[in-house]
Amino acid sequence: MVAATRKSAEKAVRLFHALSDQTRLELLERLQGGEQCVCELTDAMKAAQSRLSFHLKVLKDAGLILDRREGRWMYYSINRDAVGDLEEWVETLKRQTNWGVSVSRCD
Amino acid sequence: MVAATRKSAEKAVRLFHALSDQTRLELLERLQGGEQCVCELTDAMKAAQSRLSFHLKVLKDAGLILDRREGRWMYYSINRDAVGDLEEWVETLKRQTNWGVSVSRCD
DNA sequence: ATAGAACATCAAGAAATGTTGATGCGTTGG
DNA sequence: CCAACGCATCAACATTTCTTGATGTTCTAT
Repeated sequence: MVAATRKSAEKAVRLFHALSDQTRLELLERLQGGEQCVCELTDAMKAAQSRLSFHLKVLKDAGLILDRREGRWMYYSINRDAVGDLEEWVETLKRQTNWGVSVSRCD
Repeated sequence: MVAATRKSAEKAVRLFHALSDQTRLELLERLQGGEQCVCELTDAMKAAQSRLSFHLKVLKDAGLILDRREGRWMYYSINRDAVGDLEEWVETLKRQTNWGVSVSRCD
């Protein structure tokens, strides 16, 4: 099953929720180039700093990104493990779905 | 990039939003066994019919499931194409991310 | 025709989420 | 030490999403 346990279901919900926002997808897109600090992101996206801080927290809480402090800068980067989890979830959905013709009847 | 165009970004947001809910993940989990009608799902999930109807619409609008009318029953099933899109999105994220060490500096 | 079944849709309220501007906190350069 | 910087957090408000119960629609058996 896609969500065998309560725990893994909750994790999936948080992962997908983190991905269900335009701003957060753009953040990920920019982080694909490699680790960046908040100031670079706010510059590039012309977004309020508190707004990006909020969205970065959502991504981080979902495990999708990692943070690293260096002096007064916070560097964010994509978490390879989370991408692996995502990949696995989708592959499991694909593999464990019965794609054959239905046999279900209601009458 | 993960979201090369505005259009594909919007599609991704809707896909992920559809997946970001416990009830909808359970619906998908049940549909993995094959096509089912709403009455079967409400029975199994002990959920109000209007509630499932709402969530099924979200899944359908996102393209994740297909519906088929047969008499007075509506049969829902997982849309293989959408799963393929998801798979592709994740693979692209994985492939196009620079996993190397950062070179970015802010000072 | 009509009653009832299966489902969609709606309206209203509740809850969660996102935005904005202000404030707080740790760090660093002077 | 202190002022300025980079960022997180907060409060207040706006927006979106979800739930519930009622009503509408389509189909079928009689």
